[in-house]
Amino acid sequence: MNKYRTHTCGELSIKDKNKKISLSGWINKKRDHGNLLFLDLRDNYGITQCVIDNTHQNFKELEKLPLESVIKIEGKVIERTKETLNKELNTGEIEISIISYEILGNTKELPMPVFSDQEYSEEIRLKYRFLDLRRKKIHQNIILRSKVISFIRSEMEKNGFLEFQTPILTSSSPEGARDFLVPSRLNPGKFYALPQAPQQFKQLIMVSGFDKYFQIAPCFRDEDARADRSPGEFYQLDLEMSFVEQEDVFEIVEKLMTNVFKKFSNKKMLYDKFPKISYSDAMIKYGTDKPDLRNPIIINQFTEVFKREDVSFDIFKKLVNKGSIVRGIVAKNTKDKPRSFFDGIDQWAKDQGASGLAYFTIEKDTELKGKGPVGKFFGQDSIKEIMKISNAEVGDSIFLACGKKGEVENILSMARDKIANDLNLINYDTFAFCWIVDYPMFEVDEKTKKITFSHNPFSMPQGNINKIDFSKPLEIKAYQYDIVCNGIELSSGAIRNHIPELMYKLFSIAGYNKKLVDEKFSGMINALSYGAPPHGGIAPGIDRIIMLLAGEKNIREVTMFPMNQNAQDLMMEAPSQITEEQLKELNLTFKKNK
RNA sequence: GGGGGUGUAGCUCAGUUGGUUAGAGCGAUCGCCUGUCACGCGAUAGGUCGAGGGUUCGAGUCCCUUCACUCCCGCCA
Repeated sequence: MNKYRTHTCGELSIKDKNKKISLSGWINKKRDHGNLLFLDLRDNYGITQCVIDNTHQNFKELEKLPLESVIKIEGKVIERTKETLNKELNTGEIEISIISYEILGNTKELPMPVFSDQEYSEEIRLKYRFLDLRRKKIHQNIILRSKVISFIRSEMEKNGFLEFQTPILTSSSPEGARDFLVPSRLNPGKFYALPQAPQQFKQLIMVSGFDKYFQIAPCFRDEDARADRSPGEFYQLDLEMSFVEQEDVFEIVEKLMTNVFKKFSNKKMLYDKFPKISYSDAMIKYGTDKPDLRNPIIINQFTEVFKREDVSFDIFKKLVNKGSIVRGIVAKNTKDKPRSFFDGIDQWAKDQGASGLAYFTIEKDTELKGKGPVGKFFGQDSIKEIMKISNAEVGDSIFLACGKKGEVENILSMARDKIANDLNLINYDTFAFCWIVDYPMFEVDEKTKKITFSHNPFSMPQGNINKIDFSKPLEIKAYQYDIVCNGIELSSGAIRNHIPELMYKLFSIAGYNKKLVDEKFSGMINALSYGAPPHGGIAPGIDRIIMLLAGEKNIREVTMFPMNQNAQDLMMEAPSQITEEQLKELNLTFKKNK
């Protein structure tokens, strides 16, 4: 028999009545009646109430034990009387009459309570993460994470994928995010990089003939954190398949996502079949390539309206003459909203750094007219035109943004969320997945005005390879795709370019000559020259999937040992200083700051 | 790198227009209490009001600087 326990704290029931048992766990809570003490013992599996009274020789000692002490209890399972049942606990029909106890682990005074639904500062939670993780909600989140990953593994294996590990110490690559670098002791002056993703390796696995690969892969990117972005490291379900087209990848991943979300959440899936939206459509209709499709609002194009004679809104007209565009969204049935609602949204837009949102409400007495600050600038026919474009009706309001394409897309994509939220249009009990497809191969860097890869340099351009017009690189689309759920980008992937000549050509457009490509992507380009299969894949973000399933807004709530915003581990005190000796071994010296 | 928010007891927070000795709940310590499950009751201890400087007769409160945590932009798929 196990020395510490015969049962866990979550499993005893009325069936075990009168059994002599032992439990081990933490003292979750005590209720001390002076001559009668209730003690809730907690472990990973649940809570069991234990009871002792002053006729017992150990009563005084147990009364004094601080919460979160680890103890072993030996006792007898007693059926609770009808009045004293606790329906909230699985073990609420019974309690343990304590016969003896043993202290297994003492505790100092707690820096934060474990038994409490209060929220604590991140600083204290991260420093004492082992205490924080004992708390119910986050404990359950981490268990959920384990179960989801385990389920994904078995689904992938069922689908014939093989799991492989890829190197953690690899080479730095010029594309993408900033690398974490590791100095090489044996190669002075040279550095490894931690992989931003196993991108090249998974393609090499395909070239090596393994056909279907997956991995729950750690990815390292030295970029600043966000609520949904860990600083430093995160996990992807990295997968790659040979001899496939885009649709084959979609089929596998769509099925997987559906199975995962149906199994681990009660929320409804808005679509059985994920809609496919082209990148350019997404930018026009939603102003972003990660639209929240739970939100019914769609952006409309109104630029032409501002060229009409019966529109006298001069500020916008002048801007349109100079090449600005006008787009807008409809807020349904808002004619009775107070002025503060509209001004609030305009002010909100200004707070976001936009020049504001013009708005008016469509009214009708004898004829159509616009009510609100800019309403008077629109003649009846122009309002009809606006209603035709946007399907707006009398009683609806129009919010308009004017400016450069990027600015307008940006503010309206945010306004879509803001207004839908204010008007309560979003059903939070649903998951709305979609595919964003047909990404452009290249884009122009706003700052440098140079042409760069818009996504992943290894993607396959669309169309007949022999007929691609390389003189118009911005028109080349790629077999590149993202999965978006509820406005969160879950993953991106692509059919890869497995043809070296084409790769050189595309890289040359982005300013890499052949020599540079050979140098920076030697592993890849070399491998593609020895019989590479057509292949493609994708890499859904594990952390974000868990966030959606757990309904958490912050990635730290689904990460066991996260770092803070400054990429520090407050518990382990990483990063830390190293010794002169270590530096010397690595052939490194510090540059003194002034 | 830039912008916003927060910082008061071990924890969560209140603290009015600048005005006497900075409060509450939880936790801790001590006492009372035999059916609680956020048990109840009483008492005690516990404070560099993040730090530094300034204005003022007087600063938790106003100003400046700075630090920490956090959210956002940049960055990042």
